[in-house]
Amino acid sequence: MKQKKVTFDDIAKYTGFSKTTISRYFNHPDSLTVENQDKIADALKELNYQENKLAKVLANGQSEFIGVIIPNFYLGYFSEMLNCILSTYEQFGYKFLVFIGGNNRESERKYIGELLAYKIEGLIVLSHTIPSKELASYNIPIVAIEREDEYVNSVNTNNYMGGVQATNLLYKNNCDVLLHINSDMPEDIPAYKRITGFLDICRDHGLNHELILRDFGNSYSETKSCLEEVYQYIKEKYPGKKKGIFLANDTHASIMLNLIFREYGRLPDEYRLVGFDDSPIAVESVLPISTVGQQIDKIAYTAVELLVEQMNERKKRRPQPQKELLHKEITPVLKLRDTTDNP
Amino acid sequence: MKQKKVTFDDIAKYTGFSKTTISRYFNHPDSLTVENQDKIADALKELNYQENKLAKVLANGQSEFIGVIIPNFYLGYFSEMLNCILSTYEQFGYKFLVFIGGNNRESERKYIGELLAYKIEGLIVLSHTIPSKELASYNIPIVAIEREDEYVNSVNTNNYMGGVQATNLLYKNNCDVLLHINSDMPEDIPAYKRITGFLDICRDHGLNHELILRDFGNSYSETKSCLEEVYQYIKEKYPGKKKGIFLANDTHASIMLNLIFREYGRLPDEYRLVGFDDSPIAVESVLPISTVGQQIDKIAYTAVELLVEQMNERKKRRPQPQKELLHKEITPVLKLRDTTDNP
DNA sequence: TTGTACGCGTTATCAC
DNA sequence: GTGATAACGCGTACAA
Repeated sequence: MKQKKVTFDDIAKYTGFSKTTISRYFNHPDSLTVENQDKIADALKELNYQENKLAKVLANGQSEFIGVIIPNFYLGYFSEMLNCILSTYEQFGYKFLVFIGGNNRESERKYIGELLAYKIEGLIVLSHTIPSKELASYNIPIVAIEREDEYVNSVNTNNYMGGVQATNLLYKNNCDVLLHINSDMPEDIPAYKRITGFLDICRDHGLNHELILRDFGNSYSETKSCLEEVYQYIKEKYPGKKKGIFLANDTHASIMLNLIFREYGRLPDEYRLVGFDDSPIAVESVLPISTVGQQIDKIAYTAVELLVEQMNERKKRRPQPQKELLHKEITPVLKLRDTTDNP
Repeated sequence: MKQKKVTFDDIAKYTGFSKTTISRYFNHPDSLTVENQDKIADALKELNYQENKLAKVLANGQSEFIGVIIPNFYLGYFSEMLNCILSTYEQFGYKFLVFIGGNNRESERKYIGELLAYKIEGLIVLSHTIPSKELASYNIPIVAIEREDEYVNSVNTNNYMGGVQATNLLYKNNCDVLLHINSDMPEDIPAYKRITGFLDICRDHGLNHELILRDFGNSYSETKSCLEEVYQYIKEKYPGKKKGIFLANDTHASIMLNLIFREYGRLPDEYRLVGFDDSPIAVESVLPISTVGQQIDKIAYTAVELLVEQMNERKKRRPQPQKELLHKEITPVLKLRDTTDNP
């Protein structure tokens, strides 16, 4: 039934060479005469050879696999990131084995087990259920993206700068009160620095401000109803004031904008909004949303690049264990759009 | 450096059994005495054994890999679909090797080559650059989703019914004129039937209607400017008429809705909109968009299920070649939301 | 420049 | 119930 696959042996017999020479044809073609190269090339066509990378991996230990663990696809941010990660295939040639963590630590452990069984050379982690200390114990190259990263390498947006940028923008918009709406997260999560940035700027300028922390749940509808509550709260607490709102991400910003639009039919002067991420929804919203642009493509590329460096180091005859952890920061870019007054 | 891995050999020596028995412990545990099972189980803990699936694959030929080729992540539809596909891991245990096709036939051929090299057991194709005849020639189980599928199995939304549902809804909304805005696609693409459905219903009821075909490009901005042009066209051609617009997908519907909102601050009685897909944006839009809901989770599940059946067939000692191609259709579900008048 | 022989970690086929 | 041995397809000393 299953047509027997053509192997190096078949090619060897067909051409009269040995398996080794066939192998060399692929890995060190220069060590063959040009004519012999052609002979083999012809044989490959004739026999319709189909390479078997798994056998290769078993022999040389290099799977060219990178594992990826993503928490969910609820925020456009993650699918965008995955998109960018997958796109690095053209640059680096690594294939990606992707798992959706789903905020379940046991599942994620199981997934990591699977990934290790497939001999991944490195791991990119975006979910945050497993502590970085445990991740580090797996003893394979790891890069974390926007999560607690004490014991592993990471690539993050410069969140503090992002918070500062957003807050400064709202400040320059002459708002009467600045509001930052976010989740109540642990301080070791990189995104926490957005809050710090917000608070620092407000205090530096002596601005009237409020930090509003809520649990937004795990679905759009939960998030929406939570933001509706917050919207009412703000409306009642600051009537007539010009409110500059800095939201945790663009999805939140979009929801808030929609609430306002459905009340006013436009964005009144009383509200100014800034989102975070520059995910697709920021542009696709009823009014293009000003946002702190995470350079997702750059983050993804940097993460893979960082991982590849470490993986390459391990392939050397005398690998140097990594001296110190790398925590790269990517500068966010403020995207001035239509939910703020721009210079 | 790289800690030597623990193999069946090590476990065998440690326990005094042979490699074979260790293998059996994993594959036919019942054939061991319970006490021997425990012995081995203990040894696994002691030695901290980490399985190697690649070696397993080489030996038994079953990679548990499914290849996936997706055109892009521009439409939320695809990331949603990928999400649902990846989520079937819990059900079927297959891992997914994902490539972004990017509308480039040569790239996609290269990707398929890679996938074959990794001994994928089956392939799910969402991109449409490679003709199904060529796909079929690779001689591995294939399921296509929403693309030309003459020579391969497929799972599609019942597009005709979707077109009918949308059109009927607009008809019942007492619109003066029904408009369907779509791309000018080949007739062998499943989505073409949405157009057929639209036209059939319009003709059946003798409705005033127009089919507007455009090239919407490959990015949000291109799509947006194209739809702006269409919007102007419609406005001038049908002033004062109640226009029922059936759009190609929710992204288009959202753009159109935003154009209207930015002019009126609301959805005036003059417009009724229906999208397609029920992708996240339909809900996240300024006004929740009525849409023909593709049951993406169901499509993904059905596709994987169909693939698994074929892959299992091939694993039998005497596999039956597939008698006839399967083209499954998933019934769409009309989502009545706020861009139409609903019963 | 080319070939021999063995190893990679697991499964499958016989035996006992 | 258990074990020896030969695959699986390719890489890599080492030798020639």
